[in-house]
Amino acid sequence: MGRARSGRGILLASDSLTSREKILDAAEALFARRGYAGVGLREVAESVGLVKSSLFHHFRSKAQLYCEVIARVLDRIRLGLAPVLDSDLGPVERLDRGVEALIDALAEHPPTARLLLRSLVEEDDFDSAPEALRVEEALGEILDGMGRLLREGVEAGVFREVSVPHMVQTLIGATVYHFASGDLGERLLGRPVLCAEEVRRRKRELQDLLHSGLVVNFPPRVRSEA
Amino acid sequence: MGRARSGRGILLASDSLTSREKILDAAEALFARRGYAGVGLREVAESVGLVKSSLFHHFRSKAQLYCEVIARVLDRIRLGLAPVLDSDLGPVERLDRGVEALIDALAEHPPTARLLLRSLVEEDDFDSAPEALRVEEALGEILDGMGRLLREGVEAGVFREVSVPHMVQTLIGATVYHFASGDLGERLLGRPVLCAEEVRRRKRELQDLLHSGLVVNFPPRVRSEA
DNA sequence: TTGACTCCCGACCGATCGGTCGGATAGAGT
DNA sequence: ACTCTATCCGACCGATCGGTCGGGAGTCAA
Repeated sequence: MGRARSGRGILLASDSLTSREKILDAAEALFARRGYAGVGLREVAESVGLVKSSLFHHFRSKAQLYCEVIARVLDRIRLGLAPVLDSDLGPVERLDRGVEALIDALAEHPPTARLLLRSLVEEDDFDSAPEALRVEEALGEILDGMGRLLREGVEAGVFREVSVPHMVQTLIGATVYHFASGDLGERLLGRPVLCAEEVRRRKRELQDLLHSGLVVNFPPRVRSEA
Repeated sequence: MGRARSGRGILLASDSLTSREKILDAAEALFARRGYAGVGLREVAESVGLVKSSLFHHFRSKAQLYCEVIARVLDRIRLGLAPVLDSDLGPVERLDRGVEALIDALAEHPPTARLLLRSLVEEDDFDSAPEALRVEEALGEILDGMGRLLREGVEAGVFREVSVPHMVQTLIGATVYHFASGDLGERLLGRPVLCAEEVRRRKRELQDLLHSGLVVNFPPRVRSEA
């Protein structure tokens, strides 16, 4: 494998990552900011010090690149969520740690939530690509895990008798949308939604809402006035 | 004013609307589906029986067309929300009717929620256009109204001591995201998110969540088992 | 030294993008 | 009859789109 850097390689970023990984990182940030149609391959290539045609040595098409970016993001979330959802803790504990794991996964890299929200709303026909299978698989596992947790809690009488699908939707909206809201969120909160303190705050606010709004007879947490 | 229809006017849709309104309607649906960058003016024009260059007699640029579409959507929501938020009902009642009005506005036209969600996440520099002022104004009024309602409820001791901005974010996520979720939402619910029954269901689920999760000591509503 | 392989570049392709311009047509006002 | 204005079309512009192709430079194994 020849790490080329042929003559005039500018290479301002870290050299430790492979070109493929650097392309995926750059594409993730750009797709998150301007969406699939709003990003040109030329921009992706040049932001990692390549030219457009070089991308096609790593990805067959723009659609495949996009699918791989989405799959990678979903995998990160699934990996953070799975150990919590598969644990043998009680429903309330699992819910709390699930919220924490999901928010951590979304807040870890700034583009994550925005990219995810865009992909949920995008309705192009990427399904034809074989890479879309990884996306479907990861997404299905995440949704199933959340649904299972809620269903078990309801059946155990620990959670109110909510509509599980609607509660899943609410959870997605309260997490993915929130961390994707960018300027609007910052305008509301008074500071960036991704700053450490507001991330912590989001966890607590959402957990409190679920404790009183989903868990039956949950002992209210004593709030030290901030 | 010459209602042209010059010679080969195909004109399959209703003739009662002006060209300008038909263009706005078509652009709203298309922008909602594929986003700003994903829609070409040619497609917009031809979906109302015109050619691309004719659009520029009604709108100076694509950016202006987009801004007017967004402004129109936000105005519809503001119009539905204002009478409720400005009424002199109690916080709980206003919250319930506000949720209903917001969801009605989002469910009235299918593209609404998706377009709105996209615009919240889009970060292009439309701010330079003068039409963006209408957008800012309507958005500000909506957000202020929601924030005011929550703040009054908290100060009156009727609502829990939540973070008002975070609760606003949660409300947006629980409504706008939900009705924008399209295929994913349909996959979770088992039927379209915009069908009448699921719209009603969404209102009830969200109101129930807020009653037990936001309102202090709210008498639980007796649920007839469905 | 040679051949095979990896990685990358630059030139190029047809198509489409947002936008401009000049002219054709129709209706309203006088 | 005349002009004025609104509306629309078709031809055209430079730029950019995703994607292809041929070849050059580096590395490794034989």
